[in-house]
Amino acid sequence: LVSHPLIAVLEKHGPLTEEEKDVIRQITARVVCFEPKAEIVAEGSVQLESTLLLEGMAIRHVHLEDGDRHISALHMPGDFVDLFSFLLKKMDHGVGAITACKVARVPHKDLLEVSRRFPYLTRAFWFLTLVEGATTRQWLAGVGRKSALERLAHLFCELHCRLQAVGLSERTSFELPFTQEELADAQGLSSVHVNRTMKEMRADGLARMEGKRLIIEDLPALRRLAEFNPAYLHLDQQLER
Amino acid sequence: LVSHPLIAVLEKHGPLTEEEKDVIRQITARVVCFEPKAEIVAEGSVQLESTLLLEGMAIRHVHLEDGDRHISALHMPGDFVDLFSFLLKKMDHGVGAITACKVARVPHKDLLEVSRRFPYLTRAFWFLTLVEGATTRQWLAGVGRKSALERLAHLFCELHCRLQAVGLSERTSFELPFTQEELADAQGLSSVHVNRTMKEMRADGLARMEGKRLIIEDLPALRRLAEFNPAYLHLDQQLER
DNA sequence: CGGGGCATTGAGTTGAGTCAACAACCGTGG
DNA sequence: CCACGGTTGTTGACTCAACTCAATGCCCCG
Repeated sequence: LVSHPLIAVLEKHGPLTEEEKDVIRQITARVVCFEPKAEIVAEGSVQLESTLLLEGMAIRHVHLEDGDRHISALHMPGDFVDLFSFLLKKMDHGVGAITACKVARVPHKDLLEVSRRFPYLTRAFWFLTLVEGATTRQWLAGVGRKSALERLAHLFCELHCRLQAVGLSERTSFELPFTQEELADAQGLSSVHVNRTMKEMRADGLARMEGKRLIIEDLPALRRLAEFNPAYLHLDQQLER
Repeated sequence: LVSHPLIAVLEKHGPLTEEEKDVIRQITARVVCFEPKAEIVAEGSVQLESTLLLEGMAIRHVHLEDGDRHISALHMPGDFVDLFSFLLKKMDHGVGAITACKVARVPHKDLLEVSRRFPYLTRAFWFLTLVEGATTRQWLAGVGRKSALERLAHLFCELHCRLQAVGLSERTSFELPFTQEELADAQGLSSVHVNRTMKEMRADGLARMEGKRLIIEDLPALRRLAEFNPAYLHLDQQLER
């Protein structure tokens, strides 16, 4: 059997029973594909299902009234990009595909059923939303209190860690399909300033782009600069049964 | 029987059974008091219980390596200030009392028991953490993309709504026990700039402080300026059984 | 080979920060 | 009852990180 991204993610936090794995396979059976730049979930829409990203990268974003955009999360395979819509229903943000994406659509009524019959899975899903919350808090502290260089360094460290956890990063480089404008909207910067900051990073021998790939030249220095501590990602936190 | 803040909050989202209310009363029975400025939960500590705020106001904050502080949430009675520690265990932020606070300490093993036996309560607690996540995203978008004036206006609108929901705000004023420095640390500003911005708000006839109370002079204008839409607080979202 | 995104760079502007002084307020203790 | 010291709020002067506008270069794809 082919490995399932969500099962893989959850098993990092504790073993699943065969029954639980079956349930996950069942509720994620309906797969949909999207072109790059397609809107996967529309801002403001009321959802009846949640979306699990299986392949590709996506962003969570809002458009402000003055035309500005803000990106509140970057997503990769294994991420349940709008799990919270199970309980919150109305999307306060939209989700857009960056690269070509394959997703599974999970009906909320299936999640409701799971939450009634599988307490451990419920806690595990809750846990996933909490990790995302912790990540948002990290971003908030960064945008509020750190320089552009530190923020970008932190973001790269975070992506490096998260991608590594799902087997999508080499030791010193990974696919980074975002434009400078997208990085800017994620970190509350202008695209011009992201550009200058990347130049500085290159000059300092920290990291540089090579096509759509980020090459990390000096990971320890990058982490030091960013004050990066991967604890908030809770990558190997074990959950109680 | 005296009303219970958590039961009151949860009943806004759907009725509870007598059994569920009893359980909530039981698990929140252990009450502790704190002086103003006391540390309720230490940053970096590993928790074995979660904290429900019963009376007073508190903040969630981190200290960065360079001595800066960042505040990621403001809390009021009825808030489960570190519910996420039930699953994440290690506190990425500390929680500090602003005014005198009364809290209930809820052992994680009780929450675990609840999550096994009361699926609806589990979803309700999960929901509370999701609303907090949505609030953090709002702050993130604000800090990243809005001016100091807009951010403060938004914060005041948010507090006004949330306090009103727990019966702690008048129509046009409410207790605001935070210092300008605390507001600054919450919004990624300097305390000097908060001061100047409050002056501007006063001059524009939007709002002003009177002692430790914020007087809102023109709520519609304040909301318009902030682009405030209370939907993200999900104050009257109903939950399915 | 031509056009549409992106990335890059320069020039000039500005919102917010820093530093520093001072004023107002408040609780405490003599 | 008032003098004192600590905390918070207020204001001015100066600085700077990041923004905006605008031009140009680059590269991929049809």
